[in-house]
Amino acid sequence: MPSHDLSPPAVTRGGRAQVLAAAAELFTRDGYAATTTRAVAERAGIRQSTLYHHFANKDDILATLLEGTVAPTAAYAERLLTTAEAVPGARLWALVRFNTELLLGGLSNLGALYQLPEVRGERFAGFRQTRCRLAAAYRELISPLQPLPEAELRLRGELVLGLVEGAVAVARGCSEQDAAEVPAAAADAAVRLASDYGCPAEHLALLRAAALAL
Amino acid sequence: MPSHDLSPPAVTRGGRAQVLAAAAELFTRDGYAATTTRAVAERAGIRQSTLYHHFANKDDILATLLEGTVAPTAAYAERLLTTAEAVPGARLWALVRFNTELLLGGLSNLGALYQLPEVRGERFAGFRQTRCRLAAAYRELISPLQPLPEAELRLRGELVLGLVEGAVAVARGCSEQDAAEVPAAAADAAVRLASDYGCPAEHLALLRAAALAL
DNA sequence: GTCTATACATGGATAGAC
DNA sequence: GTCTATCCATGTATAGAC
Repeated sequence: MPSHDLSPPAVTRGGRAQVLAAAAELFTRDGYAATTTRAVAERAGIRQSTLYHHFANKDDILATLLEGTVAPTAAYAERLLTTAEAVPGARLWALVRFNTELLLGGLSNLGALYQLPEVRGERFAGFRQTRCRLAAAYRELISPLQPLPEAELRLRGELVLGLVEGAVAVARGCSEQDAAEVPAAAADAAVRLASDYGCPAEHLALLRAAALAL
Repeated sequence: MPSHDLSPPAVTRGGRAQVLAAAAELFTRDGYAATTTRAVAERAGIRQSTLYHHFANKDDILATLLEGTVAPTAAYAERLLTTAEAVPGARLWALVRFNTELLLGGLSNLGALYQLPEVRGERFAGFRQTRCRLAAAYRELISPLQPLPEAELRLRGELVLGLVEGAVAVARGCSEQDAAEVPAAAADAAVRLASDYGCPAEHLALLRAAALAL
């Protein structure tokens, strides 16, 4: 096998990636339970039974999808934790923006699937664990903005996570150019949510600039 | 029919109310699609086919449930709109608290079902309309706190609505006494989310008192 | 790795007696 | 208004040829 296989990965028909893209779109549009494996296969350009050469079962597709969205965000979050910030809140702002944009950038709001009852299953343990790490990172970014007892910090962290998913849902329902402003707006909102002292417009400008410089 | 029918409504077995209670619990715990009509019937103490004497179909049960949760909140919201408030934000605080408590008080987080794909169907038009009224009320309560262009006001309104659902989800996952504090905490968070200038602890005390006096 | 064909379980809904 | 019985569509997953 000496030579240069320079041909592109050729993600055109029936590959894993096609299946995932199809599933992402349909799961979020029609719901997980309501989406049939036939529909996923059809959109991926293959037959239903062929799905099972790429994935063990339907849950396996969903789990792969979820892990794929949360893992990059958790990785980014943990990188942020080792970074100094010039303006307080800049890292939180950056993370929320990143998170929202990732969710919005995929052609589907996979964030909305986080709360599915199926996700309590065994196959999703890895996903849940990664999401916990992300939640912990959020708490660590909120904490310096607003000293808080354990329980309240936990609540605020979860609310910020929920905010991201909510924002993505809103973005889906509005025009393209309005949607483009949602990630930054969500990040603004997260900072307000985190701190008791809000974030007036003049401080926001500083914050955004600092975040983008990260 | 002269006399005093003082016997209680006798909601014991198989009534509509039983079915609704059973469905609420199962839909939110296991998901709508994953809950079978058989399971609902069993928990309500009747046979599966008997469900169809009370409801036209499965969607009909869900729609009834959703209308039942959003309607009281919308009514309360519209009553609030005609009320003056001593402290800015008191009405918003009161509404979020009411909304969260209602959702939390039912044995199930029906709020989490709002985003179900099935809810796009025809049968749910009434529910969606009521929810729009509620969203409009939220915007009217946010607007005086924070003058905002149309699009941003809309976003903030939706984020507050999402916040309520998120808070309820969190409350389900924690101890009873922690959960008891969630409605007020969610209301606090909503005020922070609404305004650019936050809400420090000392103002919060005023706000809570004013809201409770409504 | 993709296909055809099909097994097999599940679940919503209906018929009709009591 | 509740039951028993059942229909029938749907949908996941498997078997096995190419």
